Amino acid sequence: MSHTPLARLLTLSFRLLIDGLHERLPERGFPGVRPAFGFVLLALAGGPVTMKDLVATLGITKQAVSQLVVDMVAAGYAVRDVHPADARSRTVALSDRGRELLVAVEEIYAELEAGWAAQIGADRVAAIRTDLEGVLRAAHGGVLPALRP
Amino acid sequence: MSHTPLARLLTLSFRLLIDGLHERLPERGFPGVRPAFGFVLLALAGGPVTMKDLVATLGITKQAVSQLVVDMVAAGYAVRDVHPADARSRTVALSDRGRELLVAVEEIYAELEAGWAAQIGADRVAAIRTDLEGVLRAAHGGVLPALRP
DNA sequence: TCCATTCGTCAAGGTGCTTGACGAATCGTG
DNA sequence: CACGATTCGTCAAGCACCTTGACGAATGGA
Repeated sequence: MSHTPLARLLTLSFRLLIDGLHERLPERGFPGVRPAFGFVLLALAGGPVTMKDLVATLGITKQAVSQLVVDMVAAGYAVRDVHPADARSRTVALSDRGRELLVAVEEIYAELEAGWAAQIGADRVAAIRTDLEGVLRAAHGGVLPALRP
Repeated sequence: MSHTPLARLLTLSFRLLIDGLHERLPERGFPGVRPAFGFVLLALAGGPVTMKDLVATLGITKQAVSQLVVDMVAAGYAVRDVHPADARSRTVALSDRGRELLVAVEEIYAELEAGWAAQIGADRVAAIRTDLEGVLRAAHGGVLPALRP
């Protein structure tokens, strides 16, 4: 009967993670990391990528991605170069500092998730992951973009 | 393993619900309903409330609440009056149209949730609800505000 | 060659929140 | 029963994050 809307639980949980992350990052020597950097960071984890690819991965407009990358470069976490084979294109990659940030982010996520597991059990956390993935895959095709459906 | 960040799954799921809701509302005769109205609507479901209470319930600044209420009144979904016993205070309530909207929102949420249940099972949906509630209660005291922790 | 397309950026706007500052009403203390 | 301190709400400005529109530069296909 708790009738708490699912949407409310989902945002609150999301915020719990994000706030926990951005509370710990400055403490560990990573100031100036804006929340929106997060998914870009993960999208760059696999190596250099073109803006075009980044746009497709993130699922937001190229203008938004462009601005995010500008800010991440300014903050020292990313590097942007002209594509060697196409002067229109740009390659975006993590800087050394960006890679350090990525490591820190993954550590913190792991810690937060461990906190959840301590509260409700690791199996439950895994179940949430599995179930939400199932819903999302069903709603789209595969698990689509990092931000926008 | 699947290593999909939990935060990503949570936002995507949230957006899936919210987008589904705001796609159906105009179709059912409720145009001009902004996403941010949602939680205010639910906060007003129990009857008239003062701005102060609304602020406490929503967990965002009084200025933000004030603006939201202005817009909801302008959209015809809420009514605001001077408090009978305290001229500084305001009471906010749903208009008739607001109550209709509330019914529609709850119907749509139920439909969307039923869709999830069809995909992953009603027990799984209930489990997600229970588990997330557990995490949130543990992190704060009770399940805190609708928006901000 | 040259026109259509692609890639990215500049500019402006909108939503949802924030902080700061304030006027009006009420309360608590002397 | 003042009167300073507090409370309630709003106005104004600003920031984060996203959008649409328009464009210059580079590429590629006929």
